[in-house]
Amino acid sequence: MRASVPITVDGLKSACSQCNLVELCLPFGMSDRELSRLDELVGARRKVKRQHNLYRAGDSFEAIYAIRAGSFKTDVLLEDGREQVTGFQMTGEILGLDGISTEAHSCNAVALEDSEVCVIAYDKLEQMSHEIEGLQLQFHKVMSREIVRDHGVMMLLGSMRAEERLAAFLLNMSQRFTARGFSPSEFNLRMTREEIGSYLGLKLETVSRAFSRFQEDGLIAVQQKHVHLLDLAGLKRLIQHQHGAR
Amino acid sequence: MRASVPITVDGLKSACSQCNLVELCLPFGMSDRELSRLDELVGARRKVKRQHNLYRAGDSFEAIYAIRAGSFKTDVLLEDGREQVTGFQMTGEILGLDGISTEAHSCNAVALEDSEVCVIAYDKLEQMSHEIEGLQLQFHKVMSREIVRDHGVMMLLGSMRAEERLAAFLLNMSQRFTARGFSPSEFNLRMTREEIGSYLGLKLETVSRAFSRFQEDGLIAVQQKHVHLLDLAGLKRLIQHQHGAR
DNA sequence: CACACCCGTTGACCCAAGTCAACCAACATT
DNA sequence: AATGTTGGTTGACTTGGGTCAACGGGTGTG
Repeated sequence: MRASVPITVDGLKSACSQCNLVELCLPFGMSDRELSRLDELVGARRKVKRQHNLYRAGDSFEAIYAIRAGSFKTDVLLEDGREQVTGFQMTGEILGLDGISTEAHSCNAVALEDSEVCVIAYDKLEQMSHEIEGLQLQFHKVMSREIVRDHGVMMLLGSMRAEERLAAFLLNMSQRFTARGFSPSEFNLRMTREEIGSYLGLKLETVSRAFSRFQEDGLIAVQQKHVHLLDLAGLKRLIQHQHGAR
Repeated sequence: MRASVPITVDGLKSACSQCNLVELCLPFGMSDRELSRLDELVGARRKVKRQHNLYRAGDSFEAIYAIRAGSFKTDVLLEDGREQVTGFQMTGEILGLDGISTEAHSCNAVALEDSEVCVIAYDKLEQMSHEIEGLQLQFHKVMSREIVRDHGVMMLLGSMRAEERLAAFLLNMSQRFTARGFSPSEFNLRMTREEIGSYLGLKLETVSRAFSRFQEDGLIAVQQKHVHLLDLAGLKRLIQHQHGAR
């Protein structure tokens, strides 16, 4: 059992207008004037320690969260204990959108490392969306992007083979690290093989074997959580031409 | 190859205030005054014939659609031709939310039977959301519900066995037919075994076999697309206790 | 800084679902 | 009513990924 939520709300005002994550986060595409108004919206920051929950399924929904530092996973649990990881989130990405529909969260959000989020009270967001032109549109785009992402995961889970899934996962990570100014080809994963497996609908052994296979084939170099993508094009080819198929 | 979009926009004004689908659709929870304002929003209806596309991946995004009659599937295609059905939609449900993020649709929407939708111009919706209190919230809830639904599908695809997936699918259909005033236990499916299979990440033969198995076990009676659920509780049990597992 | 414990890797074996094929029932077309 | 076509069922066989088990290397905690 994991320890329960040790919330640390420090009073620090988070200013979107000062934040270097603007192009990745909710304020994307907004004017300077709009941006300064947005600073009112983001109430406080909250630190979440590794392995601790930002929220849990069933928690009443009050706010959405923008990741300022660190990373998270979201998962849903079945009564019999089976876990499905529904996503991994990095800086600038928004957590908690699932809660709007029923006013309670429907999944768990767990920090993969010591992390910090900006708390955006939902009622304030609603209100401010009426006032700030670009905010409403941008918020809709964030939600829509999540829907599109989810469809991609369905494609992955429903129609791809184990190695294709892992290749798609690695390319997706690469792309997101790149967008954050990191190397497209070398990074440290924050999640375990088991979590990757849960996300990809595979067992951890299968994930591990696929990593080894990619290494044998010269596509990547892995050591534990450190991944070096040696042949981006090769990985992409893997996804498109369903090789084993006739 | 399917024939291309034969659009039939008839000038008929669709009045939300008159529509019997309000409790299932976008206007849910709005006051009478708000509702009458909403009538301006819904421009026209559009008929879509069976097997025809309401929109295609890549089409520029202009509007979302509320299903007035009939049903649809949405799917995404991989370069190599693999199809993943991402959802089946019934009356009152909203199509096209995927298009907001990039201003182009990212999936295909195909009518499973001759159908009719209400066309809701997105720019008008944006504008009117600023004015009508309840509309913005309701729209956010619709999007959020879609995200939650997608997470459920991921659970299904990532963590369930073939028979569990089909049981979950049948129970979901039952629940949605019930919400529309139809029998919870007897209905006609509008999609083929292959489409069900694609949605559930299974081959059509596996779907067919699972149907037969359920029939042998007295859980359902099937004949072609007609399904009679004989033991709702039994089907639910199937999902929860991952029987084969240790 | 030592010692668990967790995480990752690998091998041997197994089984659920996929593949291939044959056949039949509906339904649409003429 | 005849015929072609599509959709569904079932059987025999194959296989990709799951299961079980053993082991070794990291790393975070006391």
